[in-house]
Amino acid sequence: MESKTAVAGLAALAQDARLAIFRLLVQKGPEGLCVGDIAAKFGMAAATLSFHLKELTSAGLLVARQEGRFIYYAPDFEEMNALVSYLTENCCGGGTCAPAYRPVARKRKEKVT
Amino acid sequence: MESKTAVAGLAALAQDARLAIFRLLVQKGPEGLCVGDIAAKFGMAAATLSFHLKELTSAGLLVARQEGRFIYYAPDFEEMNALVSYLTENCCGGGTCAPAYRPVARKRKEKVT
DNA sequence: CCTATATTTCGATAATACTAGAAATGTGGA
DNA sequence: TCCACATTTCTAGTATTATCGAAATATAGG
Repeated sequence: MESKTAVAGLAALAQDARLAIFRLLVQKGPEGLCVGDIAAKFGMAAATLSFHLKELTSAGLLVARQEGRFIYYAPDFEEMNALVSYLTENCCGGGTCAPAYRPVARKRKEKVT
Repeated sequence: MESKTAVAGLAALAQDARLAIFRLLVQKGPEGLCVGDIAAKFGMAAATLSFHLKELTSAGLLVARQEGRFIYYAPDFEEMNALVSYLTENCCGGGTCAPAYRPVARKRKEKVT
């Protein structure tokens, strides 16, 4: 993943409403939820929700699928995986940071003598 | 980690200049770099760099330490780890997303080869 | 075709973020 | 103390983002 893509993904998630939306959809899994149901869950204006869904979708984190009159949004797990991988590889000191974290030198306070 | 903290961290990284700064500092490790060296690397105005460092620091992703007339910034790897963990746990469907994800290896001894 | 429902786009406004010059602060050395 | 240097804060201009009512578009069913 390129850094520009990563920035786009991070920006998409870096907002209360959008992070909440994305988390909800992750819980729902690949089937996702239709816009109306998401709106009901958060009680935001339809236009606002549509704006956020568009942000998440153009960042590649959501995929939309039409089903009758409804449009279902679901996470693109592969893209999210790529984003997390980017972070562990580029922002965590080469894997030393994340899950398999090695108890290396914790930062310690300067001793004032 | 709470979602508000996560949003702050994501927002801090969701910007070209800041992501670049953070990646550079991750490469440099716990020693970090002083502001002048970072400025030299990117050629941005001192005030602009200071603004970005403040953003990253108040999101908890950087720590500053004074050394003589210089101020060194280094990543807070623990905080970054917490952020990545938040994402894998809340935004990746509990492992559905990150295939290479190994469930919490607590305090594993480093094999010295 | 007409109507009801679902969702998006338009347009306007308010809020927040980015950039950088200039001034201020902090630090060490002469 | 005074100076030189490193960094931050102040201030302002510009740009981007968030919100939402209203209008437009799409879809299904009669």
